[in-house]
Amino acid sequence: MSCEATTAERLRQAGHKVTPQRMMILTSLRHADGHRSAVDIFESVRAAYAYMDISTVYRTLEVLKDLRMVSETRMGGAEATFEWIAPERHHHLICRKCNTVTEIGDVYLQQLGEQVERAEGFRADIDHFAIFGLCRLCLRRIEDD
Amino acid sequence: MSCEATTAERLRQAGHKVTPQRMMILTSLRHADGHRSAVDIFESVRAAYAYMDISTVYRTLEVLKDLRMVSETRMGGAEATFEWIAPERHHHLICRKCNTVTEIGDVYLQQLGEQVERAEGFRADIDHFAIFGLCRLCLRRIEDD
DNA sequence: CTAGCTGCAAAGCGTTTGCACGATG
DNA sequence: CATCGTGCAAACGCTTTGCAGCTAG
Repeated sequence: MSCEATTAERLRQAGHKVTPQRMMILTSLRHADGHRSAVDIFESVRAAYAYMDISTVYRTLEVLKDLRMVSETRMGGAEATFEWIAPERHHHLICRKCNTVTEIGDVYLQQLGEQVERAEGFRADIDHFAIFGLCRLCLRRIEDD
Repeated sequence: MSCEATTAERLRQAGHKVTPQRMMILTSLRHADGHRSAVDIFESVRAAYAYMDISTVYRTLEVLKDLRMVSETRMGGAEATFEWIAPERHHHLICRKCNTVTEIGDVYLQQLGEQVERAEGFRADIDHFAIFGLCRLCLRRIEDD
């Protein structure tokens, strides 16, 4: 079964309709490696289907978020980024000085999620974390002053 | 030395001018317990000084952020919230279903920050973290289905 | 004095909403 | 055929910017 058929089934089971627009948005996200803004998705889909509307993108992303098929992350700034939730989780270190983004694995965050769930009964969405701070280079530059 | 005088000194040392507007914004934030949006701050200051402008608030917050005197957090949604950086750090668990905000201490996050710095040389801003997920009640409600 | 800050006004941006038409199940 | 989703257009809220006058150092 292709991944498209699987996701269509998940939509249907949750009581949502499977429309061509949704499948296009979904495929675009599924096959993109990494984060994409709503506008990115909109433009990539509109290349194939000229009548696609940005509001449809947002409404579809809302549905996919509820079904935990897509994660939403704010990488700083106003715009949200979306990503297909893959089995191998990863997270980001974002430098607030130079805006460099470094990817890190799940080891540290997994532990955090478990601790918080044990202590507070809160299940953290640790699919995708954005951690702000200072990267190695900017840190050195500041400490040299 | 009052906290106002201390912060004024920090501004001056960093090469910024100390203006009445900045002091009002700063005092408003300093004496507020918890997060405030830029608009909150704007309104509280404008109650005392009618000509205060929202753009001045944003520009001042930018300066205070650079000096690490104020933290900026996105609690979900479009609007950013700002908080005076206090010695006792705390963080937030935000339920994506019911939007309830629970405060947690620094124990878990401190560890995370240390690990990331050791492994990646990245110094995380762990003054103020927002963790999204499902709270105890919403979790139970979902698992009962 | 002069670099930097302010208030004002306007625009910018990402996102959301109301509505009538169209498609899905 | 009823419900849900779509495209369009317009509005929304938060934030940023250009500019001329003012103020702190």
